[in-house]
Amino acid sequence: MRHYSKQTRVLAAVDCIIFGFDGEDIKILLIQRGFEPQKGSWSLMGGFVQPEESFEEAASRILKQLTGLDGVYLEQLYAFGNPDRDPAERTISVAYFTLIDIHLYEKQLSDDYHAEWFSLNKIPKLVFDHGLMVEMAREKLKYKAAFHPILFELLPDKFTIPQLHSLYEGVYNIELDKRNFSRKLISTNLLVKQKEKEKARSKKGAFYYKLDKRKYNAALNSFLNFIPNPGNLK
Amino acid sequence: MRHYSKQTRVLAAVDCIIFGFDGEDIKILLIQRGFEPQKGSWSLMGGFVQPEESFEEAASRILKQLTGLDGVYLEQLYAFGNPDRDPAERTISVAYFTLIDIHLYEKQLSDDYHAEWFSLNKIPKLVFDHGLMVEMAREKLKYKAAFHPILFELLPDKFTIPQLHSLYEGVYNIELDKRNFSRKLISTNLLVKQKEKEKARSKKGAFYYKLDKRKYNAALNSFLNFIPNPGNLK
DNA sequence: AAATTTAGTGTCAAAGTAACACTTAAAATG
DNA sequence: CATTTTAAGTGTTACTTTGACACTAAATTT
Repeated sequence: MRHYSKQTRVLAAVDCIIFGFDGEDIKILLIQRGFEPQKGSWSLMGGFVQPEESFEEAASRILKQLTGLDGVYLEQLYAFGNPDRDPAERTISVAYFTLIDIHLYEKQLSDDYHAEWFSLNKIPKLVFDHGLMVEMAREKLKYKAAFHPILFELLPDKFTIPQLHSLYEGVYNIELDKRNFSRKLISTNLLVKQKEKEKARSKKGAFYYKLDKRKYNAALNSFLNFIPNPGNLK
Repeated sequence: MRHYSKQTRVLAAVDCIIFGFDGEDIKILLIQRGFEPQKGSWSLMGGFVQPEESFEEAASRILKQLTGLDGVYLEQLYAFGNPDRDPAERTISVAYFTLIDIHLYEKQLSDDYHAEWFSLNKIPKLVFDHGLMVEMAREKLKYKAAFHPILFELLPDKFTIPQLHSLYEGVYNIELDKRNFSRKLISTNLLVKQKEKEKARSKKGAFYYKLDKRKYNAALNSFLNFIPNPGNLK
C-alpha cells in the first residue's frame, strides 16, 4: 500500500468544553495543565488522539478520565488547526462540547487534575486557543438550545420548572416571563409531573418533573422554540 | 521548547463539498481522484494541509485550485477522524462545505481534475467516507438554510423570485406555495427589485431582484423562517 | 384573434406568541 | 394562633404569523 510520503504529519488532540449547572449559574470545568508548555495554567481537559481511536472515542475517554462519567451528551464543536496554536509543535485539536449533570460529577470526583468549575463570566485566561473554544461552545449552546431540548442534560433526573426557568435565563442571560415559559414547556409534552415536591428552594415547594424519555429522544431532532425572539443568535 | 515526543503523528487533509444550482437541480462538484489509493474513483476535491496553513486557508486554496474562485461562502462542516478512514495511512480530514454560483465556475473552468457536477440524487459511489461527508453536508445545508438566507450564495447577482422558489423546492424536495413563499421573501426586506426582467424562463418574464448587501450581511446571523413546519430537520 | 404559459397578487381562518396580575401553598415571624 | 413573607402556579387578551386557497395580468405562440 502506497503512502503519502512527502506530506508532513501533525499531532491530533481533542479538547472538551464541559458544561454544568449548579442551580444558580452555568459553569464549565477547567483543569490546571499538568505538563509543559504552560504547565500550571488553566486549560480545557484534553488529550492526544490515540492510534486506534476516533475523535469521539478520544473525547469520551478524556471525559471519563476527568469526570468518571459515561454516556454523557457529547457533540463535536469545531476543528482548530491554526499552525501556531500550540507553540511546541503543530497540533490540531477537535473540540467537543459536553453537558453533564454537575451533581453526578461531584459524586464521581477523582481530582487528579485540580479541576474547578468556573462561571461563564469568570473564566480565567486559558492556554492556547482554549478561550476561543469556550466562546464558540457558548454560542453553540445558545444556538442549539433555542430549538432543541438539550439543556435537560444539565439537570438531574428529577427537576422543577423553576429550576429549568433559571437555567434558561442563565444560558441566555435574559429574563423570561415565567408564565409563558411554563406554558411552552408543558406544551412540549416532554414532562411528566411527579407527586413529590422539591422543598429546598422555596417555602411552597415546586413539583418535580421527569422527562418522558421516549418523547425526549424524538424531540432532540425536531424544532421546538424555547426562546422568544431568537433574533440574533450566532 | 519541549515536544510531545511519544505521540504519533497523523496526516491532515481538508475536503470540500461544493454546492451549485443550475436553475433546475442542486448539484455538487466531484473530481476523479488522480492518485493512489483508489485512483480514478469519484471523490470530493481535497488536499493535505500545508505546514503554514490553517484549515480554512487550505480549503480556500483547494477551492481556488478547482474552481478558480475566490471569496466564496465557506463553512467548516465536521472533522472526520476514524482510524481506518483512509486505508493507506491515518489521515484526518476536516470537511468544508461551500456554496458557489455555478455560472461563475463555468467561466473559470480549468479542468485538470475531470470535475463534474452531479445532482444530489445521482451521486456516484465515493472514496473513503466522502459519501458520509456529502450526506452530512446536505443535512447541514437544509438545516441552516431553513433559518438563514445562505441559498442566495448559489445564485447570480441578479435573480428572480421564481428562481429562488425552485431553489428552495430543490433543497427541501418539497413543494412550496408560491404566494406564501413570495410574501415571506419580500417581507425579509433583503430584496431590491430591478427594472429589467428575466425573459428566458417564461413568456411573461420575471423581474430581477438583487440582494441588499448591507441587510443581507446582518441577516446571515439572524433567524428568519423560510420553511413552513421545519419539523424534523437533522 | 385566440390560446398558452408562467408571473404576480389578496383574503381569511387558525395558531402561536408575548404582555400582563392575581391567587395559593407553606414556612417563618411575632 | 394570626400575620407576614416568599416563591409557585395559573388565565386572558390582543396581536402577529402562518398556511390554505384562486384568480388576474403580461407576453409570446399559434
